[in-house]
Amino acid sequence: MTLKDIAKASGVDVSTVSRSLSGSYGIHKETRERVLAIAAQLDYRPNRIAKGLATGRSHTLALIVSDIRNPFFADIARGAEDAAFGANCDLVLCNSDLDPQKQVHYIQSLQEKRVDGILMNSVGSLDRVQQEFLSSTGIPVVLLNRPRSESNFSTVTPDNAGGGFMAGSRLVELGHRRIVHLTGPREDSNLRERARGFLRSMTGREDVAPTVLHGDHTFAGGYEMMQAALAADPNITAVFAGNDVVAFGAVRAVIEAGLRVPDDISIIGFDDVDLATVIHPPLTTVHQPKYETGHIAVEMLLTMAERQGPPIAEHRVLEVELIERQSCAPPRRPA
Amino acid sequence: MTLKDIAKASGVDVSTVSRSLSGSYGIHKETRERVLAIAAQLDYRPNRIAKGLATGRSHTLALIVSDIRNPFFADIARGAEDAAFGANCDLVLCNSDLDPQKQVHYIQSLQEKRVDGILMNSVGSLDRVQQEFLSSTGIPVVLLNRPRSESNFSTVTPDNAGGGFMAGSRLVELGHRRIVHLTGPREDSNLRERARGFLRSMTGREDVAPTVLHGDHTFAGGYEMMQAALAADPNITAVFAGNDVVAFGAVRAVIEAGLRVPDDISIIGFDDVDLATVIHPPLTTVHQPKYETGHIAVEMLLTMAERQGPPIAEHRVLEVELIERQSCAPPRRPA
DNA sequence: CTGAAAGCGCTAACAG
DNA sequence: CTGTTAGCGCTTTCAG
Repeated sequence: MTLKDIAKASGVDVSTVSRSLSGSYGIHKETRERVLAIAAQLDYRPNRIAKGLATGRSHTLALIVSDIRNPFFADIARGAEDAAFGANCDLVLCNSDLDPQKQVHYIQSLQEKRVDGILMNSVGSLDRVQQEFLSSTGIPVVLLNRPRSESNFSTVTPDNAGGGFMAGSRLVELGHRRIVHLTGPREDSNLRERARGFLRSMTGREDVAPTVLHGDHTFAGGYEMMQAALAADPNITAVFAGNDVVAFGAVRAVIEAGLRVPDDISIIGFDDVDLATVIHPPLTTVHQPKYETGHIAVEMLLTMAERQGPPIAEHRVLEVELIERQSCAPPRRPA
Repeated sequence: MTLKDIAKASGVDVSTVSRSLSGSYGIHKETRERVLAIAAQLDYRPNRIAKGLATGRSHTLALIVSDIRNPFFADIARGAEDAAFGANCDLVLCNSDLDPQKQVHYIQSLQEKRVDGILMNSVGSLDRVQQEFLSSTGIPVVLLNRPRSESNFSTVTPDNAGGGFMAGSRLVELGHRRIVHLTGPREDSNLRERARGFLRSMTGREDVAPTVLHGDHTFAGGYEMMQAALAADPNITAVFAGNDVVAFGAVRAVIEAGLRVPDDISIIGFDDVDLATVIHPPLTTVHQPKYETGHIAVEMLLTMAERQGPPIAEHRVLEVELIERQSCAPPRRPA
């Protein structure tokens, strides 16, 4: 079932059919209606790949995340896909594990497919030439964190520093003095900002002793960092985890150490993933709008794709909010 | 940068270039190497959409799930994407919310894109004509559960009945006698089988009183069903949830009722999602190989796509396994 | 308002 | 072994 078939069936030229279907101007109303009727009757389905060849636009976007099993990215993906669906685009899913090789492979493959835009969680693991390559493809790119070097990629990020500040302030306010921040790799700009905000919330307070630990930004990493923190200073009373999953690992370590949350140790997370309400105790955390992030990112991609010419980098920062649940309390032991 | 460019640059015809690049037979080694060199130097990237038009294969697969935020589907998606990546295909992600309209929309759109295959969690919400339509597209389809009416769709499912049987047996073995099964809609064949296996594990035992409750197959649903179960019979000592998320909801309800897991109520889930180890107490559950399911499903899709002619439905059933953690114990109160 | 014709970039017979 | 010739299905000038 092609344009040609329906042209034949309706006794006009394919170009007329094409115009009728695409609703262009300059077609006699009657002709169009007849053509449309026949197309419907024949149950015509346009071949989008042929259309793509002719127009140069694929109406396809890509999402490259480290791992879709990370609930944070699943939320992003859902927001992104909904926005893409709304714009009649489809979204191809890529899991990079932050492996530079895979990332480059994906980018090439996506370029060969002429995708209209790429939403990526990070280019942190790409070296200069790889970033250069991505940039040279001319494909619109939106990142979920700020790359270290200046680039023309757009970004949409949560207010990391603000969130870190909220978390730190709250802990201090509750009376905590020995506070540890469990975070991930120093290269991650989101995490760097969270740590910065956290520390800023207690500058000038000489009675507060913050320390920051770096480790794997995972459940296991949180577990291990928490054990290390407890070993290094048994008197800590509060922890701010770089994200919720790390917080969960910390909770586990605290419980296994025979202590309780929040009675002995207060814990605060970041992200506000679904699980945060499911675990015990429900986790106090800094909420960031994950779904909206994905949604907004593809909207940006779409407008970038519309506009011709070199992409103009745009940076959106989304507000965060402290969600008080039950993993924080005043310290029991004197600081 | 097209075939033509590199043909010009190397002084041969585009067809020769095409053959060189695709490694077909019948090309002088020297010519090929020269062409390859020039292509590499010019940093040539084939246009996969043009190739698709010419060959009729898009090297694209689709995954339609109700919601990628459901960790179960995220696991499936990861397995599917890895398999697709290995076969040099890409995977487009669709979230249907099980809305028939959206599903049909996706299917049409995917057909227009000439995807090579579709992996869908269910056609349960599609009516007869919609299923007929999907089937008539000729696109290979693999489902994650058995459709009620006979069809030529392939399936890959866990051994639901076997899993239900394991769960029921274990509970009985521990000494439980008043056991309730919390499950979802009757239309879901996976759930129906789980219930069947569960009940079969206690047939003939007149001292055991199983009851089954239907509700939303979600956290909230589990929570509500558990409350209802407790209200209906305060003497129940064990529950088998249709999946882990429902089990989590049940745990919450139990705790809020002032009871403890597993001391007062034993709970067993199904799926073995990551969270199962994170919550407290770690959940005893029936493990099903989610990642493998996704992986196998796309392998099936790929082989179906290879073969010409009408698709032959194939049905794979994957083994499950009871994972003992800490949410089950013998009943404390006499049965 | 509509038809004819060229072309998007690549593959695939079919001749040489 | 390699060039010629047709398309794949659709869009888009350019005439008429």
